[in-house]
Amino acid sequence: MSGAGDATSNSNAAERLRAAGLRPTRQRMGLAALLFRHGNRHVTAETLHGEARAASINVSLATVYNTLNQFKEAGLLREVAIEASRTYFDTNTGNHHHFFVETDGKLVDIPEGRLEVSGIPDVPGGMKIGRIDVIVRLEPSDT
Amino acid sequence: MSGAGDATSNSNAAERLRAAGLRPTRQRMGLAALLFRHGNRHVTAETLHGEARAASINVSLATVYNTLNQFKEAGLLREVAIEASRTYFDTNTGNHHHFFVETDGKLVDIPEGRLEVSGIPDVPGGMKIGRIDVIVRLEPSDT
DNA sequence: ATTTGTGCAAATCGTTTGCATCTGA
DNA sequence: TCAGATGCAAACGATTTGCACAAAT
Repeated sequence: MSGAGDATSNSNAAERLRAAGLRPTRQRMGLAALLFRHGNRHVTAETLHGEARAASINVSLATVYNTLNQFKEAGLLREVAIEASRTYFDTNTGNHHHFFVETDGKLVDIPEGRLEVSGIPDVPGGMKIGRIDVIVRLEPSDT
Repeated sequence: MSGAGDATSNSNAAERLRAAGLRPTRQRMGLAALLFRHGNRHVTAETLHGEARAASINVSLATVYNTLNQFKEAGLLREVAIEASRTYFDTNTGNHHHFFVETDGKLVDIPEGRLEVSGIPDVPGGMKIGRIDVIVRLEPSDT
């Protein structure tokens, strides 16, 4: 939609953070810039920390963790449960699903609308569906 | 199918373990008895360890972890990715899906056959679908 | 000035592993 | 006997937290 990395996007990022009830600090702005710059992304704390270092954004790993969780709580990110002991965050907070390539730990969006789940049994009493996660796990086909 | 807990089930358990290439040791037999006694179950290492203690089956937590992983590798169990930092194992190794109640961390099977996923986009080149995991996350409906 | 955020390192949590001991075949 | 299993505690990797310092309003 909009470009990022210029003065405009800086104020956008600041706005976005403010709207989410988060102070637009240097590190949050920096991380937001990385996260929301190129469309939908999937990161772990470590990969994002790596990118930040590469981009000369000075943040500690702990702050990256904290920031990702804050962003998640603020609805700017979504957590994706793929495998125990590695937490993935997705900048696409919409209702969509994922391909997951087990061999290299890569996550790819399946756009909203295409994929459908049908035949869900009755939900246990007093409960309602909060969200449906579909993970299509891929492996090499040696074709 | 068959009852468990008697001499017959002991030999069944032993057979099952042997068939999987695992020595039928006291602790593996004990854990298998707990796991495969009442139909399909979902456990974590901690819950199973707790059950073992309660049943006076003397196993260390480390052995429970190791055993669960061996059972998984042997195809007796399946791992379910629900949330980072807690690994769930499912005694139902068939092709089925899950309800997950976030509020109390409880997992419920959705039997094979009912639920269907359609509209999966083309898989990236050289890849094939290994498995599809559907997790229907439930929350209280306050009805 | 006051409040909130950050860095660092230590603490924690779930999980794995090394090694001496024990046990099933 | 002897390979393979177990227990324990220490090691581990990912994540969180406590506290002194720094920055935003």
